[in-house]
Amino acid sequence: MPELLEIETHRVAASAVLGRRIVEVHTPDSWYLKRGADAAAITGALLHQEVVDVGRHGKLLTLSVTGAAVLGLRFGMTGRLVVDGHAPIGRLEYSSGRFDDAWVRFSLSFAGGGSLTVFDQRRLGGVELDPDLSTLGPDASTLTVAQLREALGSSSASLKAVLLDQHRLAGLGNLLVDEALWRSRLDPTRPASSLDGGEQRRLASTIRSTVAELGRRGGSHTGDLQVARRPGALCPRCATPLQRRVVGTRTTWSCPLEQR
DNA sequence: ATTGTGGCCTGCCCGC
DNA sequence: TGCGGGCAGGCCACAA
Repeated sequence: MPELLEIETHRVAASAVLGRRIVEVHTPDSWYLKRGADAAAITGALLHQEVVDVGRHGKLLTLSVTGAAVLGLRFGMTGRLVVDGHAPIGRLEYSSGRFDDAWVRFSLSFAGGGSLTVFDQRRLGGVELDPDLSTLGPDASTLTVAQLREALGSSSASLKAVLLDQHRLAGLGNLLVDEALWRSRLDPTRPASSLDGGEQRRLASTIRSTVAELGRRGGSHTGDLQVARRPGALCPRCATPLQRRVVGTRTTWSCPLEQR
């Protein structure tokens, strides 16, 4: 699903299971278990253990348990979390508002009641054991100029493709990148290495403020550009017709006049 | 190593 | 109403 903001919402909700002991591990969809993990390995690592930490790294949600195992949860585009029967995010763009039992891909039950369940109709997310966090770039919510400069590097790829690359910068998805570039007045197709020092500072600062503001508004879909993402849309600032292109394999909206 | 492409899955919406 | 095509906020394995 979701981008950093939605996963952060999930992290807060999942914190409710801190300190609880896992009494059942439900893996109805073996396809959902990634990186060589199977039901036996995951059950063996989690059963009878207590949850000691709930964390987020970019779009990855992690549950650490006693016995040192770490469970990594990825939500793809349509995965949603339900904690103790409550969904922190009821519906997503491009995802049904329903929670069909057939879409349960993974679930934990806890001593004394309560559960943590992943619903994912399209099965684009997944669950893994001991995820390698070293492959993820710095988290976009706390991005510094130095980190952005490092992420952009000398890359000839488009600015947008680099910002979407979780190995370079973790947490941004298609909507947040479009919003941040629009607010920064930068063209998504610019080579990543072409930004000068001033543009790098402006972009790093804008990424942080965009994440913070859209977080307060309620999610990645609440951006000013996002609400305009439809045929015939005009730039919310200057009323120029917005441009719709495919950049970095993703549908991209931008203002052809302001974003340079 | 870096960059770009295709594919994975399924449901929804639009136009005919 | 029914159907087909296009679309989707992610990510991985591959090819060049």
